[in-house]
Amino acid sequence: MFEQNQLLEELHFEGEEFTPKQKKIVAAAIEIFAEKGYAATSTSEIAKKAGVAEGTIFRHYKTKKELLLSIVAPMMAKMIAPFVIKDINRVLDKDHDTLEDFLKEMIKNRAAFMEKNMLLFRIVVQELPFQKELQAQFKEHIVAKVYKRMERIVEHYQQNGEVVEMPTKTVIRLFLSTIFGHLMARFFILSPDEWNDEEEMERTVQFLVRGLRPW
Amino acid sequence: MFEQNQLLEELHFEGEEFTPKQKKIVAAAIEIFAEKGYAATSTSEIAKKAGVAEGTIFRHYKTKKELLLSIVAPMMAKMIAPFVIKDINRVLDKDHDTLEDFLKEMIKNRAAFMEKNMLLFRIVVQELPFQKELQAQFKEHIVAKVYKRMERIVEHYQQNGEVVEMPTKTVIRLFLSTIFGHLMARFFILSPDEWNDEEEMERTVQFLVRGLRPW
Amino acid sequence: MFEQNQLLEELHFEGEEFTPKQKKIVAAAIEIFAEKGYAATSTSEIAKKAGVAEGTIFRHYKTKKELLLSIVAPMMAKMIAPFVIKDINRVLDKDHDTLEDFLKEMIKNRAAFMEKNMLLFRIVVQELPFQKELQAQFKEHIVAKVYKRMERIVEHYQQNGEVVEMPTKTVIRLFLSTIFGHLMARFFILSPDEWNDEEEMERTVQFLVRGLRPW
Amino acid sequence: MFEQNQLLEELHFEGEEFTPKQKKIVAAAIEIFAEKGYAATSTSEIAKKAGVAEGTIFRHYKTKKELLLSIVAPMMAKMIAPFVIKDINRVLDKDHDTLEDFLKEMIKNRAAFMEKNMLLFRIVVQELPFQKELQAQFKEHIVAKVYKRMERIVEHYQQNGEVVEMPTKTVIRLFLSTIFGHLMARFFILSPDEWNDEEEMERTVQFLVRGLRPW
DNA sequence: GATGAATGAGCGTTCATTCAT
DNA sequence: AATGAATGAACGCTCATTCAT
Repeated sequence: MFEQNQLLEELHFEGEEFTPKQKKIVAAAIEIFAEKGYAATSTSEIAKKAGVAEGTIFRHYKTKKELLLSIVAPMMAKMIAPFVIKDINRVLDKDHDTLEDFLKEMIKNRAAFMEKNMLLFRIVVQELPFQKELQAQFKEHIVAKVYKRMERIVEHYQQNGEVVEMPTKTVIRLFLSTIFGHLMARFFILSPDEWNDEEEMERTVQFLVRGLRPW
Repeated sequence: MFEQNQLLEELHFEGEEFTPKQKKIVAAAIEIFAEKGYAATSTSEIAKKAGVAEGTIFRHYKTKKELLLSIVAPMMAKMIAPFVIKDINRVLDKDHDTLEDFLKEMIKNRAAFMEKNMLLFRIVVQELPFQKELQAQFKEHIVAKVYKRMERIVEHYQQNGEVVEMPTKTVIRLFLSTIFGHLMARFFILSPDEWNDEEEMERTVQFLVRGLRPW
Repeated sequence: MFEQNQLLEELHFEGEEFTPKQKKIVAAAIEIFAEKGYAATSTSEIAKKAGVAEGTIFRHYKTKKELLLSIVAPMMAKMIAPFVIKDINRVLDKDHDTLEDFLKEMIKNRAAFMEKNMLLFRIVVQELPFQKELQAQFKEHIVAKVYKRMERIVEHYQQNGEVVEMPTKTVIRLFLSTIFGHLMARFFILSPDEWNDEEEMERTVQFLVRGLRPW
Repeated sequence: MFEQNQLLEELHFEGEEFTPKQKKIVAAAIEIFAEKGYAATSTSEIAKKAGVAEGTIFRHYKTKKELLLSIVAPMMAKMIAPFVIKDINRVLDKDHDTLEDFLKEMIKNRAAFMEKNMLLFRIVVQELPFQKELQAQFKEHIVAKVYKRMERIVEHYQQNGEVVEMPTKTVIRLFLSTIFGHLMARFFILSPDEWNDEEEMERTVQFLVRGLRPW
């Protein structure tokens, strides 16, 4: 079974207490939701995989949807962690003088994150089109915050002379779709033998740097 | 209701005959599948929206999944039409001398396609992670064919001197993720007033051309 | 099993069509609701007794409560039929010159009704304290109408000199509680060998006539 | 919340000890049973309203039904208290020479009782049709005892010349249904502004006295 | 071709009850 | 005495599918 301890550490914070059974339920739910999707997953299947009685699920989560959200909501926060950590400005100004350094750091960081959270990431991406609540959360917390940070970063590199003068929104779009494509290819489309991580990262970064360089 | 006539013309070819009821069923199914996903859609809901009896659906499609596949399979073929139409080579060699022209044409073409087929496109993208049959079809028909064509195109522009020497697979990845991002932003993320089509296309194309230009 | 044909004739009117299975469902539901009460009756029990699949119940009635109401609502109308039939005035004025005649006729009539509808009557009485919808219906349709008719009747016999001058409401209360007690004793409390119908009716009527006679 | 102290004093006698939590459980159960009925009340609802853990209920009562019976059984005894108190004979012979006095005393007494125990009374009446155990208790303890006493009382007033010669059972029936109707009207049907207690009692008593007076 | 009644397995959820703490 | 996590049977209800008409 999925390495649940690590997972649970991620989800479990603040005042919440997780009983052992609850941990098993969450771990099982993550696996099955990722594989078959929320709607096609039955609570009895989760219970069986978790090795608990079906009623136990509903002692901890009022509904199946609450179980989904309890898994996905904190995940969404984590997905954008690097954009909201306050250090980012310092990092930005000091360590990553060049856009290239910044991009490399960002891709490495997000790849490391995905390696640890692939299943959760899948669930978020797969359910986003269907769950209105997720979309609301996503818009409010994710889009807003990420956009704000990205805006400052883009402006920084535009003043820097490394990024062409172009609407921030467009730069962010090109930036994110390239990185998203990079991560999808690595984690969901290509097999490891089709992927040399060092080289592909270098190419992705070069593509971005040159594509956005002032014309 | 979705302009079903147009839709059905798209799906209906060769020897198949569609009764009026069947057309209504397909049109209703497309709308609901797109909105709530295949698994969360009930056949009774489709029947009600289509204005037919529940049994009628199963007169035309043995199972609910067959209904899905009957909708999605021809769609997948259409998604890659421009890559398989035999003219493409001619087009490639003659009309679009430059990469820029080619990219513009491609984006315009795919955007026009999506405008007409947004719902169907949504269904394909949303169900691909869950439906093994779709994945098989996708890999066999789409990936293989598109990749083959794209390979030739990329090589053409590499020999041309417009695209950097780099593994074809990588070029295709950068290429597709940028175009995919462009289309998603336009059709699913941004509102019309956030999007100036001419300008954004120009920027997307410039980004690609410069990002892939020999170093 | 309960004589369902007769019952269904009672419940089935106007445009409604009852399938054979539906009739069986209603008949089974009446029996079990009467015996164990609505809340303690499971739909699976009804289905089993009716000899149908559980799903069949929900094809005809959206919810268990709708099944209850479909049984009970028309019953409530019937309970007060003699009070709303327009003939009552004629009957009152012509045939039953004396209070005694009127009371005898009324008791006989309601006893005959209960004989045919004991189970349905039980359900109404048992569920009235719990079902808000029933209470609303009861107040609106039953209480209001019965009270209006009874008022006229009471006034008639007061002008007649057979009933003491006393608030109508009070006369009705004494009148109804005596008749209700009569019917309960006969149908629900005493065994047939404890009950001589002719004699008991005579006594009930005499009690009422003398109790209400002008002081 | 219902004034539980008073209630508990009523229920708590002999060797039984009630912990504070137990008192809260009983008080909560009474309220909810009265409102929604035994079968439609869940133990978790009782626990929540009582502010205790679900398990606590089952520490004091082996089953939900035992909780019901622990509430209802002593209540049934109280309902007939005036009929079993040994003083009744003395009362009968000395204080209440006339039937009128006796009836007034009886009605006042039962009204006072109901004022204090309306919820409990509701539960008894509502559950009697469904709970076999209650019916057994009711028949054995209530009916039997009340009937025995009533018999003597009726005979007393028959010898007295105040009550007509008629089967005791019938007299008791007329007597009880009138009093029951009086109490129901006052406590469950009519609003206080529709009810003048002094006057209504006078009318009820007069009705009984005259209705039962020798013909 | 179309219907809609009928099915029974399975759904998400609640239930009364148990038991280790 | 009190807790509350855990149970698994049962609940009301929905599901995709069948079939006689």
